[in-house]
Amino acid sequence: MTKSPGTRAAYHHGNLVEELIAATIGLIEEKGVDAVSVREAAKRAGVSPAAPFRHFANKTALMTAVAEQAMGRLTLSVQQELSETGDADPVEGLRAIARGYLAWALANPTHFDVIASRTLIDFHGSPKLTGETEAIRLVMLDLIARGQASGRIARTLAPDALMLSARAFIYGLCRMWIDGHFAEWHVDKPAGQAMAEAVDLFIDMIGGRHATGQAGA
Amino acid sequence: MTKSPGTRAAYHHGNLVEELIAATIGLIEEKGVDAVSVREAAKRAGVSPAAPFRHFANKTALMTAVAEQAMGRLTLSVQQELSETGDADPVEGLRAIARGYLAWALANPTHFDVIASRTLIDFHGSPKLTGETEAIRLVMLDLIARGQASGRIARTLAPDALMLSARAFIYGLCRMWIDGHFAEWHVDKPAGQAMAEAVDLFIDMIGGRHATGQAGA
DNA sequence: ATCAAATGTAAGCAGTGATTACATCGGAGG
DNA sequence: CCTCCGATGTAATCACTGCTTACATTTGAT
Repeated sequence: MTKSPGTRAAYHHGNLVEELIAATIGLIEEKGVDAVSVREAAKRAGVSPAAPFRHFANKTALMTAVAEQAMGRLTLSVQQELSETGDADPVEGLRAIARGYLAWALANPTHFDVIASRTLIDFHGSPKLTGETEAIRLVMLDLIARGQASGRIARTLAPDALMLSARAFIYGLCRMWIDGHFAEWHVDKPAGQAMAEAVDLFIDMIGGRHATGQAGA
Repeated sequence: MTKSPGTRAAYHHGNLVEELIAATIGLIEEKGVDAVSVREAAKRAGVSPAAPFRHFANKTALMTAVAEQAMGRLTLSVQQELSETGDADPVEGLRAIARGYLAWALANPTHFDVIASRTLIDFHGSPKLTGETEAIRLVMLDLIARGQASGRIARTLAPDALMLSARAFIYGLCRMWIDGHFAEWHVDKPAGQAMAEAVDLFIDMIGGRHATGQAGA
């Protein structure tokens, strides 16, 4: 059973931490987030069931590490979309954020699930997770403020309510997708397209692009 | 150990089904939806760990039964709010639905969690769950159609995209609350109030109440 | 009263997160 | 070079989970 000398790291693994995270990600991708078990991750890393607990206090800590990695890629996706658009027009900046967020969630549903969870991970205990969330929030607040200063966004919209609405909208859209709620709502076109249209509609509403002849009532 | 005769139903319980559902609800309310176990529900009903499986094929079936009960109350809340408002103004009808939905979710977060889950319950296998969801969807579609026919809602808004947006918005709002995402978004006022304001802002946007001077671009 | 179906129990399986006591390795000080 | 200690791994075990099988009891229709 013992590996021959020369084979790397027979007893001491070397970088179990990284390999456990990788194993967990693979597990999530294959069997879903609920099927993750510390034991299985350990087995995949070729290590005893108790070994992971040397590096992660509990399952939550392991999942939090996975979430931190994923969050890095999420913010990257958002920032990339934002830098491609430029932020000359604040409304288009908000649209870019929504698109980057949505695109990433669509491409990485299981990772999104992990990040969004508050039972699987210790979100508030992770400076990385709280920090990057706060960063996006501040960018959005700035865009809203600039949009209202320039008259591009109606000044009658309370910034904090607008903020919460936007956040709820995009989060709801992604969660509907990940939670599998689309079947019930008869989205006949490809989900990605339907979602993109919903995003555009919502952003356009913020941009005041839809008149009723009764505006300002 | 054996109950004296006269005490109701020593061996055969009588209505274990109802009591198991009740026990499960109690369990959810006390320790959260993740802490539910069939064994514990059985214990609370004063029955052996295997007994529940006579009435529910598996844990999912038990949770689905709980969801069906909860869904009944959710649609009731929506319909009640809707009937109080009347549906003379379609936009106000949509607002009423949003309010009824939100109010129920705020008052019954754990039940909402169960209904919204697609891993805990078998949503698509339950005619009651799919049926009541579809019913609400049809009411909303009708309100949108009437709103656009009367010019109360901008005809430039694609009905299906508007539908999806509204659904995503309200669902996202509720899930943010239930998933505990509010702390991260610095909602300084009571959450219920902030959510109500977000709902009003969103509905007002649908009603075209916010001019920018650039509308119709 | 009988007997089959409905409904309960007892025992046990495999898998889970987590803890404890012990084994082994690797690197710093003598 | 060697020793020793802390870091890292293992083995064994606990309480708990969903679920199954074999068996016991009760009930209601005939």
